[in-house]
Amino acid sequence: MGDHHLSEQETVALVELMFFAYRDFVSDPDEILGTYGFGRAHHRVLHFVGRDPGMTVQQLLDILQITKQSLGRVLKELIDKGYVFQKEGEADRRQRLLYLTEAGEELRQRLMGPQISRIRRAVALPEGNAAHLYRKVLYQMVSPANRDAVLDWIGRASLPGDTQDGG
Amino acid sequence: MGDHHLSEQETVALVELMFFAYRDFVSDPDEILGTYGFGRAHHRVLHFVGRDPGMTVQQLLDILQITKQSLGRVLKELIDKGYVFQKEGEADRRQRLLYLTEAGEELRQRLMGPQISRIRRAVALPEGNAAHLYRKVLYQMVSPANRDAVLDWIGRASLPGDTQDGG
DNA sequence: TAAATATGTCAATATGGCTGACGTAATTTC
DNA sequence: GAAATTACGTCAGCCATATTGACATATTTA
Repeated sequence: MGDHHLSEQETVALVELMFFAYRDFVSDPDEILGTYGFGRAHHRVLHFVGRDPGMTVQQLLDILQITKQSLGRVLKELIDKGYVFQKEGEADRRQRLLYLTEAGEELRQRLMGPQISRIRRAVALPEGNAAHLYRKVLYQMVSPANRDAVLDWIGRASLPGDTQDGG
Repeated sequence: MGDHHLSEQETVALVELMFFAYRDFVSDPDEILGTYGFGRAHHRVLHFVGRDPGMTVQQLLDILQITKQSLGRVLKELIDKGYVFQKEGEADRRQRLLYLTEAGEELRQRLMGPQISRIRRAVALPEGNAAHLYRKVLYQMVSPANRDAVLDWIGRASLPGDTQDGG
């Protein structure tokens, strides 16, 4: 078992690295978004809709964990500017299934580009298995109550060998 | 060299885990802050001032990477409510050195508690060295331009064996 | 003495959250 | 078939946090 307890100092360093890493991680897409008059909220919608085309509004709300009123404006802007469109559900005609337009998919790729590079750079370390460990560690950072949903989203295949509680 | 290129799918999974992990990572302190009428901005100030008592306003701005106007209100509220106080600099009397009151330090500890637990839980994995790799990976996520400042802040001692570009 | 620095503040603006209320269409349940 | 529930949209108001630009004051440095 790996319960070599981290020292206070080491742990605080990790807490702070989480802050610094996230701050810089979102800085590249933020800059691109600015030139479109969009913000982080638009990025998230673009990203998740692009990752699961045809998702319902409710599914998107569950992932973002925001209210429909908050989503409303952002979604409307993305639709008005031609990056997202909606299609009536076939099985359930109350649903407005979400899709990216070509421009939307292009923008999504453009926004993700720097983050992909940053992740690849970050896990390309001399040690073997850094990516695997990083993935497991980040997964453990997710609240237990949310892990099933996250695992479903990410695709269980991408966490090979993991049981539900990540060990 | 460890440039086993990650697949697109694996990398996207890491991008998304970064989002989910950060979202949950800040959720515990957010809840506590709400009961004080504070927000994330207050947390950051409390944390960094507590980590480096006597820091100047400008140093805090450099770390947070926000404008002094943004900091202004938050800092004023923390001072008014008795969590932070200022002291005129001795060497340079223009400076208003920042310190936490006892209540401030208590709140800081309380806010950090859940994050410390979460990190310790996350790095307590069967594999050895998870914490070390996690630290290196998060460090690599920081923009190169900011790494020196982050390293200075974290304390170079807490990244043993690392060269400036992270080993 | 002049210039630069550290800090504070006023005003206006933008973004992205929130709650609460209300409306409509479609589906499900009784 | 009527009633309840669900999926979605929207209006209104509020709050937190960020921004830019301008200006003021005290202090230090050149």
